[in-house]
Amino acid sequence: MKYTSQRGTRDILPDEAGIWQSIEKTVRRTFELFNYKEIRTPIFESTELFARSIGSSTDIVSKEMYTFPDRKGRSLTLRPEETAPVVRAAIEHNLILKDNILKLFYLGPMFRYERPQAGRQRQFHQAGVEAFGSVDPLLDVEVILLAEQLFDRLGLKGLEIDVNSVGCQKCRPEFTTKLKEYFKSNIGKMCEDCKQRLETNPLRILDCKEAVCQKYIEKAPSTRESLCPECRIHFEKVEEGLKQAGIKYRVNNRLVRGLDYYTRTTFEVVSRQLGAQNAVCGGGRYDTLVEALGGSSTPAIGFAIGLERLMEIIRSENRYPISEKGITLYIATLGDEARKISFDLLTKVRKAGVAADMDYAGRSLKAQMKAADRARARHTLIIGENEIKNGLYVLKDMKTASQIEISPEELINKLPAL
RNA sequence: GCGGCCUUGGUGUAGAGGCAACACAGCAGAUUGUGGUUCUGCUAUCAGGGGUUCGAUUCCCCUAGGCCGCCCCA
Repeated sequence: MKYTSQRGTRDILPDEAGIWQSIEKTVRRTFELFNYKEIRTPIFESTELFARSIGSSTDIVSKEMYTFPDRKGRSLTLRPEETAPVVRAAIEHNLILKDNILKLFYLGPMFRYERPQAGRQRQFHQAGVEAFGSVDPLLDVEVILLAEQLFDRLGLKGLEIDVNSVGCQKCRPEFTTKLKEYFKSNIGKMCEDCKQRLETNPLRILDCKEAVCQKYIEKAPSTRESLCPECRIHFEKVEEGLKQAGIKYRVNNRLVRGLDYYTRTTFEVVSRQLGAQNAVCGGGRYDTLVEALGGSSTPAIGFAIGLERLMEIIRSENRYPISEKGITLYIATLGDEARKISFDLLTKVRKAGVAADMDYAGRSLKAQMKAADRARARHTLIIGENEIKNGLYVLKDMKTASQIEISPEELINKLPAL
């Protein structure tokens, strides 16, 4: 085949599109239930926006972005995530008002240049929320609760929620220094990745799965003990709120997210049904990002859900809702005269808001009946020479196979009842 | 960026160094104008390129793609 979809991208075919629509509907409805409003931003932004917000040493920015110069030589990037564009838009259009809470949600494709594998594509879809303007721990709880409820509404069971705090601008640098000092003496014996991480992102060492590194990680200072009083209190209140809301969660001190902008609360929803890429949802607080991107100092929190991964869980649970949308009327014709009449009638039927179709291939009646069946038509109208002569067409109920004679006027009148 | 496995009609598979088989789907037909059952027929340069060989779809190499893992993330 000469032309195929590009590596890591896939077509959503008609059979699957219905499932996407129904999931998108549930996602929108749930977000709106929590008073979040939709925002749609362009699919590409200036490269700098992502480099500044996500962090230039992160994997996303250093090796996974679809970056290209446009015809005027500007460096553009296909969005690898949506928090930065939403923040940019909120600042640009003055959506963030003093002493006001702004709640936004989005849904759409994201792009990362990675090697495809289970649960990972180069173009994938995310749905997420961003809430601006409050440091209230209860808002952290709401956001986590929103994610939990969404999964619940989608009927997903057995998901696990991991929560952690990565501290703030005050305590995180201290913690990082502490970590660096702790690992310094043993780093020679640890894995190559960790040697790198010691310089670029020491926090990530805590997340390493290498056995050689594990024994050193175990005794490493934990994020929790290193939080400043404000961050510790914030985290305690988040936990309190989660318990009160009846959310089952797990404190995971090794949960360190790969984007630089996170502060304090971070969380992840993981599924055992997925392969190595088991996070369906990831998010956290980012109290310094708005200011860093040129807005007034505004705290914020959000999350993103991977829709393909979500779909994968639904598939693994065999809960794929099969949409069986059929049409109401199929018109089968015999002869040119009948085809002309049929086309006019078809137009009238559709104008009346009834889904209908006819044959355009000049096929036999038998073949047309087959087509009607495949289109899951509830009724088939047969127009042939006899019918034209009598002015009465044959209307067949495809389920009961019973037929009646009907005039075109009667048919139009009866349409709503079909 | 690194590693492993894989790549046969529209789909799912079988096959073997020398006529590519089966199922399903699709289309056409089984005496006059009726679908979902049955029967018959039709539909593949075996991912692309190169090599070994009298001969390769089958063996070897390269490329591309898929799947899975590492890294990382949704």
